[in-house]
Amino acid sequence: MVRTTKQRAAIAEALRRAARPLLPSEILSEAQQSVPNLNLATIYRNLNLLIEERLVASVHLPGQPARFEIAGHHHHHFHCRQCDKVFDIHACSSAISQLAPKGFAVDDHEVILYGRCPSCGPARQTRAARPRQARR
Amino acid sequence: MVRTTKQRAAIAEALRRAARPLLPSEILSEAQQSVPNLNLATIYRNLNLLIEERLVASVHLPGQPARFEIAGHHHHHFHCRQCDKVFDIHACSSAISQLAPKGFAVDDHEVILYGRCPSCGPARQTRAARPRQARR
DNA sequence: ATATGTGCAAAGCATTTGCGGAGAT
DNA sequence: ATCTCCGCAAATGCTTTGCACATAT
Repeated sequence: MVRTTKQRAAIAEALRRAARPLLPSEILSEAQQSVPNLNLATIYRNLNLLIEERLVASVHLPGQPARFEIAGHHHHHFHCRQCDKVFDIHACSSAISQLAPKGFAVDDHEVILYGRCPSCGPARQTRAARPRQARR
Repeated sequence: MVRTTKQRAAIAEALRRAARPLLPSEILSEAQQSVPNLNLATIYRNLNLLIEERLVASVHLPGQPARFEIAGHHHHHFHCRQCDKVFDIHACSSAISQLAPKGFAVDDHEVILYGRCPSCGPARQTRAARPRQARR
């Protein structure tokens, strides 16, 4: 039986407060304000629990560690190449599932948009070399 | 200056022969047939080189290690939940980039479809618990 | 000849797990 | 009292890196 612990509450609270998907390390520093000696392993364990309960969803971006957010309705993500933040896109074209050739049964899909977010503004063409995605 | 080595040739050859994105380990066993004591580190180093030259593209699927394929025209991927293989989808709706709210400048996008591939057939509803994506 | 590439082993990161003790029911 | 959960440290899996030697130019 699943118990209520202050750790789990703090983790869910951190996610609820955030307007965007968070890294485990971000959840850690956020939640540590209410549970000081909270551990990363506990974060991961609870994230997996919350995901199984479908309360939380994981957001995977190419070449990046997983982020996590409160599960809501179906939506997609926008990844800003400049500031590296991830934003929710609350729009979805149902035509997407029809891209598969016949014979393929599609039950879900995922869309990631890349570009620059409003606060990073339009791309400047006068840049020596665009800062490519950081290696880990 | 970039040199031509039999290792690099074997790696590119393995990718060229494959009709789908390959795991580094798959490239290894494939390429080891022409270069027996080929090393995984060499695979990774060359993949990164080939990616910089835009000859190879990496394919990242949520919760899975990266796969690699010969870079071609813009396309997307289908991930079979049953056999875990990844297939190329040579179709794309240009409407996708329009999903972003205004203020967001989209320069690229990625689409992943999930479901069952032709050889795995349609989902059976009489299954105790669907075999969820294997943990690593 | 010299710079680049390779193999091997070790290091790095993100994530998971074993274990003994703490806390929720 | 019992069973779940936590913190810590160690383990794991993928990927990168340091180093000494090999090889393409």
